Amino acid sequence: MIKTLIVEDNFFLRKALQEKLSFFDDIFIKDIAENGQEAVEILEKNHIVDLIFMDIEMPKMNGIQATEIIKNKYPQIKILIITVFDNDENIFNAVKAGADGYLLKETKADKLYEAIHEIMSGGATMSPSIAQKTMRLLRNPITITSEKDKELVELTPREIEILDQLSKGLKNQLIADNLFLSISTVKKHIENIFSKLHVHNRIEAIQKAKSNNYLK
Amino acid sequence: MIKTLIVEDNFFLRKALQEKLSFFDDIFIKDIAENGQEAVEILEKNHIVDLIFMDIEMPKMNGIQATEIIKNKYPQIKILIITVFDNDENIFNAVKAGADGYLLKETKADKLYEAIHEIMSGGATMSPSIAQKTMRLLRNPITITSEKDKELVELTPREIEILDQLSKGLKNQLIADNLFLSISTVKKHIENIFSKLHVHNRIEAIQKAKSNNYLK
DNA sequence: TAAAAAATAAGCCAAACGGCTTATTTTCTT
DNA sequence: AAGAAAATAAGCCGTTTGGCTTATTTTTTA
Repeated sequence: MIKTLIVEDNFFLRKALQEKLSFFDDIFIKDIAENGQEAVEILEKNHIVDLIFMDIEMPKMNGIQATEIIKNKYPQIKILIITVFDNDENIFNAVKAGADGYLLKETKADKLYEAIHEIMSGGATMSPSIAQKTMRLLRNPITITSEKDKELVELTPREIEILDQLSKGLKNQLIADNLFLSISTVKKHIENIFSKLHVHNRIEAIQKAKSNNYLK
Repeated sequence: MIKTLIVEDNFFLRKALQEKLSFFDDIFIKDIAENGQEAVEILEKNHIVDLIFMDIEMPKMNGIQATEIIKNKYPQIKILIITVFDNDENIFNAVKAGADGYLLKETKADKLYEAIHEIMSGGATMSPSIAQKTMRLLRNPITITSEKDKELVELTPREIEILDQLSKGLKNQLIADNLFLSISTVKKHIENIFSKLHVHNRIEAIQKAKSNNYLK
């Protein structure tokens, strides 16, 4: 029987998680906290807990701070982040704080169940999109740019793909070959990228893309 | 239909992987390479491949070197590492090289299938034990000093100065202005730099210069 | 299902780049 | 002081890039 604790401020999301877990009779929801502060207090009274489901954005104390405190005091307790936020900063901080897993809220019950058991047997689990970002973070020495000086630019997935190719030093013809496009299309995409990033050549585009984490 | 390439030197493991994949009729094994070198050669002839299953330890060219080369030339091709080695250095280097996933050989067919589709839709997948190590690597900024094959090239101070300007995205005229040179001279320096670094454009020069610590 | 956004593609043109050759001057290094 | 290495510079030429216009098709979203 795995004794768990849910830390989530939103009523409906809390219910949804309880619902998902109710299918599995080896998982016992021991207690519920509505924020990090409360979770810490609950553990202070009784810390016989195997696993904590932790939200990130919460009043009073957020999930990352809570994870840090709890992992410091009770390192044996596993913490699984369950959140809607998949930005680099949260992922990085959660991992730093010692989280054992990072799932998105949309995760289906069966995946959640798998994740729980994998974590309990010493592994870690991440939603694929999180894994992808984690790997990217490991690839490049963190440059978590403060959210402020990030010009909010919307690059489409295709544009990011083009940018990725461009960043390898490939020329338009090769990019076109790789992606089965005409040179015209590649040029158009690049032009749009430049325009969105307010730059005028490839090197500047790469720089800006990196600082905004569009690129690996 | 997902077109794949298997890169694995061991006959039995190759058969085992083919066997696993045979259950899924949307996965087509286009070709098989017995080492990294062979894989690169196959792609040179025809790079219409969506996903590569890559072993790590192989003769001639290992999977990490191959991943690096392939990802640089065909960034759109996904690479899934499948190996028995789960040591930090391999994981770190594979991620560095641009791998999209990292599974252990023991992975069951259904998990493998899931991983393939997750990767093809832009995510990443890792076996739980790999994920756990990846997170730990991200947590502890230990820089695995994988002394890469740094070709020691001699760049003169002036060349490094030019390279530095070039890396900011400045064009020749501006570099000339900044350093009180004629465009001809700047061009000549850049030409010499390219020749020394064995590259053919600015972006490649920057990459190589960075990896050899000529640039920050 | 209509409207909006994204992806595709072609053509034009000037500017910039990359690869050569050749040559003079400066600065190190024996 | 002589020779080597580095820095300077110009010109040529074909390729590539960057910027604009216009237009059709596909996909997404309201």
